[in-house]
Amino acid sequence: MDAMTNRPASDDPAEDPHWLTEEEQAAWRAYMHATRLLEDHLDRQLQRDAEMPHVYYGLLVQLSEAPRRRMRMTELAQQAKITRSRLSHAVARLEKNGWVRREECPSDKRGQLAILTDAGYTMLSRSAPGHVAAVRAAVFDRLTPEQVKQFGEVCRTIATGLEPEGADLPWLR
Amino acid sequence: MDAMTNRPASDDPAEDPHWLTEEEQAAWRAYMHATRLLEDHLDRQLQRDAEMPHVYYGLLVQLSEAPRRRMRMTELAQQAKITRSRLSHAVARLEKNGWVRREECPSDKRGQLAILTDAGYTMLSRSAPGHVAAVRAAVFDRLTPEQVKQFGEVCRTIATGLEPEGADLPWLR
DNA sequence: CCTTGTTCCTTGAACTTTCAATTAGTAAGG
DNA sequence: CCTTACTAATTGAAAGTTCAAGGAACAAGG
Repeated sequence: MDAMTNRPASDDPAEDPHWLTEEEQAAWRAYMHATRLLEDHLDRQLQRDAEMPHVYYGLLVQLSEAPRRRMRMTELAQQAKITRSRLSHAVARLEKNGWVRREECPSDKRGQLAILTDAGYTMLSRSAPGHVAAVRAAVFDRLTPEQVKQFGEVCRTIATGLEPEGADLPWLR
Repeated sequence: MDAMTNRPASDDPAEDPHWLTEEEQAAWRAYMHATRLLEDHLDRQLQRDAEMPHVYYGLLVQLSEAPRRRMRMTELAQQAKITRSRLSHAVARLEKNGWVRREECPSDKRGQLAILTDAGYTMLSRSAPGHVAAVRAAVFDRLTPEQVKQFGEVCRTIATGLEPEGADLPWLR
């Protein structure tokens, strides 16, 4: 939550550790609210319509766009910005649901391929329109084209700055 | 994850359920990446420096800003945009850590007050500068003042649109 | 080959969040 | 009072995530 507002009483301008301006605080607070509410909203929408959380759905989408609807585990984790551990658990569940299956990687015997099944693809096709509509209603239908552009630009900047960082994200450094 | 890109092969312009434009897709993808990476980043930063996840930290901040550093549970949940259930669990843990304590509400015996302890306040004071610095480095130092303004505006729009909605968020509707 | 170091992925335990009750207190009508 | 309806907050179990550890395969050098 707007963790920035926390300026512990000391309004001494001398030892100021560079707090946020009014404008920045407001933006940060709004960002926190928006992300929290949006994530919840989409999670519910997908839980209802596709019986899975948003992250899992995103994995299926990524697979559906990959060359032969298959991807190496690590690559999938990278693109989805999640840890490999999390992906392992997630794929395990998606496998149970029948949307994904695994296969050994021919070229590297350590490797695993996550593959979107036909059932998974069908399910995606059915739930995609509803999901797009939800995103549209919550975000893009409320923004001007100009704002969409600005928003994208800001998010790209933030994401880029964070890329080469992280703890268990060992594919980086 | 960029769940939108999922356009199941049908490029038939006739039954188009209103997909996203290129620009929108790009923005959405960037948003997903940014939020995921940022949340992870801040979670780690706070786990390291304050030994608690970002959401919990936010709760303490909210309390620190409240009138007598105390707030009704429901009000806190509302402002933090989380469910009351989640808050119950969270406060339970924060209590164990000694940062928060509870007190009965004088006016409504059903009610509980969550109160930031002195220990909690001290801890906040110590970790706030580091946290602000992290947010600054990840977000605001990378944006122009103009972008901060735009970003805030967009987030406010999204958050506002999502406010009167939700399932177990019974304080709404 | 054998050793050493690294990469790919999985696993189990600890912790957090969600979901569906459940308890206790308030409020209004009769 | 008593009933009914609603609100505040908690609880326990299930689902999801993180963290630290571990096994198996590759890669380079001796």
